[in-house]
Amino acid sequence: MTVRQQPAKEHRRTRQRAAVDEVLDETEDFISAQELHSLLRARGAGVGLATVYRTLQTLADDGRVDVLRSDAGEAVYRRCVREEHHHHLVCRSCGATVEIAGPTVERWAKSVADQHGYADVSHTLEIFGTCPRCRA
Amino acid sequence: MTVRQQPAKEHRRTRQRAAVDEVLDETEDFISAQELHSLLRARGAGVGLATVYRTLQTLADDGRVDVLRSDAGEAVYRRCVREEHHHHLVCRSCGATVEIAGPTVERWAKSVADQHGYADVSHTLEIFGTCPRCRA
DNA sequence: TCAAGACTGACAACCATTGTCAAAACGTCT
DNA sequence: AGACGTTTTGACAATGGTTGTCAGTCTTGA
Repeated sequence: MTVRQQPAKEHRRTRQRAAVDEVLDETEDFISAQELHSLLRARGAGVGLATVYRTLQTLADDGRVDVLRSDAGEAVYRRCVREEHHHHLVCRSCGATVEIAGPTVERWAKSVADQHGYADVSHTLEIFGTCPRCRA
Repeated sequence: MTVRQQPAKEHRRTRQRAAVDEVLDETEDFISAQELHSLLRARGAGVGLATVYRTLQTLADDGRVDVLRSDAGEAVYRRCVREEHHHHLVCRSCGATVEIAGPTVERWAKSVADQHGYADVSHTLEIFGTCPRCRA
C-alpha cells in the first residue's frame, strides 16, 4: 500500500456512511467500490454508487482504509487494521489477505531514496501469491 | 514492478512497431499509452491508438517493457533496461526514474509468502519521491 | 425549531482500454 | 516480381470504472 498520513477531519454521521462502515467491518479482504455497492444493495441498505465512491475516498484520505490497485487497475479498499504503515500478502485467486509489517523494507526504501537524493519518500509494496486453501 | 518471465514469440516488423520502439528508446521515463500515441502523432508517424495499446501489450508480454500503474491507475510503460527483476524509484513530479535492484527485498518477500503458505509468489514494489531537480 | 451547509442520488460525462472487422502490409514461396 | 495465406492495422463502437452535476434531503449547532 501507499504510505500516507493525514489529519482526520470531522464528518457528519449519515445512514449511508454507517452502512459502508458496517460492510467494511465485516469484510476481511479487499473489496472494490462496485462490489461494496452491490453488497449494500443486496442487503437492502441501498446507497448510491457515487456516494460509495465518495465515502471510500474520504475514508482513504483520512487514512481509515487501505487502498490498492488490483492487477486490472481497479481500486480496492479495506479497513485498515494496523495503524502503522504495513503491506499485504494477497491471494491472487480468492483475495485472502495477510497484513505484513516490514521494517527492513521500510529502511531499505528510505536509504535507497536518500542515496539518489529523492525526498518526501513513499512506497508501494504488495506481494501476490496463491493461498494454501486455493491450492488444495 | 510485477515479476514475470515469458518466452518471446516472433512478430512481424512493421512501421508502427518500429515507431513505438523508437519512442521507447528515446524515452527515459515511464510513459502512458496515450502519451506515446500523442508523441507519435506529433512527429508525423501517426499510429492508431488501438495499435499502440496492442504493441505495448505485446512488448510487455514478451518482457521487453516494464509496466506499472501510476497513482491514477493509468498503465505506464518503459523500456526494460535490466534483464533481471528490479524495482523503480520514481519522481512523483517529473517521472524521472531510477532502476533499483533489491535482492534483500526479493528474499524477504519470498520468505514472508512461504511462512503463510502462499505459493507462486510475485510482488510489486515501487518507491515514489521528489527528485533533486524538482526540489530545486 | 431553524437556518446554513454538508451529503446524497440519479444520471450524464469522462477517459483509459478493449473489441470489431474490413482493408492493408508482411513474409514466403515460386 | 507476383501471388497467397497470415498477421497487423485503424477507425469506430463499446465497455467499465470513476468522477462531475445539481436539485433535493438530512445533520448539526445555535
